[in-house]
Amino acid sequence: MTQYEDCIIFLLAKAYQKAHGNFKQHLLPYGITPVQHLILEALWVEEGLTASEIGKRLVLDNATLSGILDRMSEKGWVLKATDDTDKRFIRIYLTDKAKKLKSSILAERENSNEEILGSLNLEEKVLLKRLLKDIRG
Amino acid sequence: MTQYEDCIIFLLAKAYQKAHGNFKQHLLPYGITPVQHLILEALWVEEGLTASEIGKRLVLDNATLSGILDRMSEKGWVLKATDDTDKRFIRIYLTDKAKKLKSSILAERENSNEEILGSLNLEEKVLLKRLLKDIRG
DNA sequence: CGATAATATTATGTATACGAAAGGTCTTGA
DNA sequence: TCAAGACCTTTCGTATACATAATATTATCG
Repeated sequence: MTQYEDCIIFLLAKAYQKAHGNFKQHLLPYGITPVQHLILEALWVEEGLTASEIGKRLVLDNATLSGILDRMSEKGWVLKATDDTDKRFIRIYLTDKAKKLKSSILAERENSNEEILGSLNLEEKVLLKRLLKDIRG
Repeated sequence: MTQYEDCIIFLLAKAYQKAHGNFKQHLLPYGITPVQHLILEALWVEEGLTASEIGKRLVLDNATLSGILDRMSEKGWVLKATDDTDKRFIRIYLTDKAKKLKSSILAERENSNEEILGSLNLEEKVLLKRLLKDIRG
């Protein structure tokens, strides 16, 4: 029992660290990171979003997204295309690769989620998710 | 209700993001970050720890700690001193500044924790902490 | 119509994180 | 005692994260 455990920031940081590390390993064979998976997730639902729109949905900074989208474009996950009617916008589209690997990547996420929450029963899982949502506000 | 919320990594990331941002603002006047505060916390309990020992207690990578301790040293929070009997070890000591500001910083942490967990009742707070510890394993 | 405001994106600087490699120091076993 | 291994720290490369500033484009108002 350490004194750090009174600090909710510490507990959240370490739980996130653990979960992130787990999912990262699951995604390693695909050459994609947990955050990059979230961008794919957003685009699987609504293709052609702009960086700003993705940022709003995922609560990610535009400056952060700029770099992430660059790397995803280089690795062949997404395509960037300037909007014809308003050149301020750059719309992001999925490549065939991203579409084909959707089910595999979602399966990995399921596995990872179950490993991370493996020590909790169903009630606890539901409760934890609700409490985390409450914190986020 | 978004689809990302099925993903525990997303929920943990966002809750951590929120908590970290809150505490960061509280610590801004002190010129210190949430992670740096944790290093101080470790040293308030046991001064003269090595980087590795701090890393074990806080679950931080040695490579990460190396840079953090450099910055804390530059800003006058800690002192580095090579161990006399075993030159492999570099022991970390607190400066007067770090000792004097202990109570203020801990008070800020209390305030921040309360703000972060403000929407939860006592039972929920205890429960959340337990669930997060369970996840961390 | 033109100056200004608003919006989208990118660049810069700082701060975590972590894997892998490199360098210094000590211990141990043959 | 000397070489091999173990241990501590740092460096490098990559990936988030975010504040701020700079740039480009469009909208709007007088």
